[in-house]
Amino acid sequence: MAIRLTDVANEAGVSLATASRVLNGSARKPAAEISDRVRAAAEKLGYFPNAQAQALARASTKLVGLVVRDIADPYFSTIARGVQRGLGDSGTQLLLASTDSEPEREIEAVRSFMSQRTDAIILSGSRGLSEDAALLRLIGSYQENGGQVIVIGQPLASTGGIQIDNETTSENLAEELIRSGHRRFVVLAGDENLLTSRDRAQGFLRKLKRTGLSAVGVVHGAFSREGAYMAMSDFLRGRKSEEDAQQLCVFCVSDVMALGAIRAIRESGLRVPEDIAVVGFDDIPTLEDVTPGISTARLPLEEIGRWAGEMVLSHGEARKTVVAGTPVLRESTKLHAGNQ
Amino acid sequence: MAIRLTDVANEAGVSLATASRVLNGSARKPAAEISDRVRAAAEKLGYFPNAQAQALARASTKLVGLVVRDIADPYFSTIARGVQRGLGDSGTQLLLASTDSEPEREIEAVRSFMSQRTDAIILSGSRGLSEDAALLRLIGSYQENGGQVIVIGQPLASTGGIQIDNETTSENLAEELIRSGHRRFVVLAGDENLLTSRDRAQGFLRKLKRTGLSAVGVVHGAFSREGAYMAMSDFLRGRKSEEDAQQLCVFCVSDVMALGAIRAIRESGLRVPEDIAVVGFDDIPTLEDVTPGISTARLPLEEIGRWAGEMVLSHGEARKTVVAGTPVLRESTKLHAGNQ
DNA sequence: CTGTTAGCGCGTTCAT
DNA sequence: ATGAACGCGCTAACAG
Repeated sequence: MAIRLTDVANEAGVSLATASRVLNGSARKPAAEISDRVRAAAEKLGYFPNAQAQALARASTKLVGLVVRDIADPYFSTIARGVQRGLGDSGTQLLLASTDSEPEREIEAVRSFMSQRTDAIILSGSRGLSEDAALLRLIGSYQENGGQVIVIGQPLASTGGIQIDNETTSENLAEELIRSGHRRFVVLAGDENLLTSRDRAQGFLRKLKRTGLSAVGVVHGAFSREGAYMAMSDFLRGRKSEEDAQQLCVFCVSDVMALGAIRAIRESGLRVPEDIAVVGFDDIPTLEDVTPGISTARLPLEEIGRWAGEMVLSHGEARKTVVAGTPVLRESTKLHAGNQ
Repeated sequence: MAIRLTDVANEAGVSLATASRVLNGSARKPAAEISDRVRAAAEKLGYFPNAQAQALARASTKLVGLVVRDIADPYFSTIARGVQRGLGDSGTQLLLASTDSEPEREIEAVRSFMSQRTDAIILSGSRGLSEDAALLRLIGSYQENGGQVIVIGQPLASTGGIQIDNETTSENLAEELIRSGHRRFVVLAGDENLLTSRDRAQGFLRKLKRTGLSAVGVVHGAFSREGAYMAMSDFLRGRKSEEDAQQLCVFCVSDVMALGAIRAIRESGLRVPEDIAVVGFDDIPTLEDVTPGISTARLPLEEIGRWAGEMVLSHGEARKTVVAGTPVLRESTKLHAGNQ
């Protein structure tokens, strides 16, 4: 149906091979006059190389697979943008898959990318505590066949990637908060089976302990806005209504969770930060538009994505990188006058 | 390098054809005993069908291309999620391209999708006033070769899609605002070369005129957060500082722009809505976390994406659909006591 | 420098 | 019901 290279060759009165050489990058270029004729024919006929056929013949697809939990989550969409920027105009196309936090869907995505023979697979969702053996095996065989695996967040056996030092970052964040005067902390720890959740909560709690403090409460739940909303609501309901002359500071292991927590706090008639202070983690772009400004640990999300994209392009030379977040205190953790 | 179907066939002691029949959907199934043996061999060897080879042999890729302006923009990421939901577990993979609002990059994206022989292309960025002839020609030839084109927003010559009735929606929004007591409007009209921008602004202005009102100002700029920020800043600077006993209401042709405008307003020391009211358009999820709640015209963004995905699956039977937005007034347009 | 030809991995008629 | 053989569109050796 579509125009084939053969058609172009015929139209230009040259052989298939010659047409191939001029239209797609080859070592030495054919004669200028011939080249022009071929290009003209291609243009006239509206020729488009069949990427599938090229991939089959070249054994390389110029395809990269990105798996996220939810593309509508600012954390992931920002990373996705970074990846695209990193890929730049290399001609590499991005295949996107979302898992909705279901491990089976992540496996399915990887499986699908393997079928597509993507040159690389970027895993941006958090790794679980007990990593699925099936996933590991899959990734292993992908790598054996020359596939590149880049993991964002935690290091995964024998893969390159951008590691985020969640623990240290959380410790630093806790330190800043304590320095600013906070003493009574609650931790919305998210899903305890996700490394990201766990590391962030642990780092924070460790710092508290080392400072001689201990959390007023640690609440687990889903690693999402809704999860935090519910966890926070439950926590507030369970509180004795009289207590607290002193301001509470709620550390949420992600900004998205902080947003959910804030909603719960407000619905219960309390104010942020006057009644309860809130801190998040990530510094997603959304925070720019939220009032009060939410304190957080800033991660260069777009850059992280960009680095991942660049790693893909630098084929093989993919190194591991470690990034830490920077505490950024804004209004949401301002100490209320009269408190503390 | 990777395991081929041939390898599986050998391992199972059957022919290539038989292996193909059992592993990939064929009309009649081979004997059960044979099938099991083949499946076992495939499992043992870790076989993955080569999607490229399949595509070449079948002349169908199970690939869909989605082009957005910016995947980190909540408007687009929400639609993207919808598309993925719409595609469901059909096995269709999503190819993502971002244009950064540059028409040439949109063409490049379409060109690339055509090379990939995607079964369909979904265009979600706004169409321009004078549509690029090159794009139209490209799309035409894509369709001739059996490609499906789905446009979200405006109808585009001979393509299916989800049309958004921006004009009527804006009229209704204006009506609600007027009914609620607003009289003095400013329109941040965005890019006058984008149909979305233009239609929304025009619909709004038309309603004003019909009601005997006229806009205090119409300011153009980029159809983005930054564009709105700058436009609003300029407008505020240009105002005579004494005027305005009466509250102003700024209509932004998108929520993202509304967010930029609000920032500009606040930076100039004014409050929303006490000093200036603000309305947006789209009802992006971000609004849930913004204070004060921003009035807007609600569009079922995720559904729109989902419909697009479903249209792709229903091959050919793709119809045109028209959706209108629903005005939702929240705090950002609350009339300030003493005003009006 | 150009043309011929043999695969790339798989789906699918066509015989058997 | 199963197997042999051809073709999908293109690249890359090899010949000329």
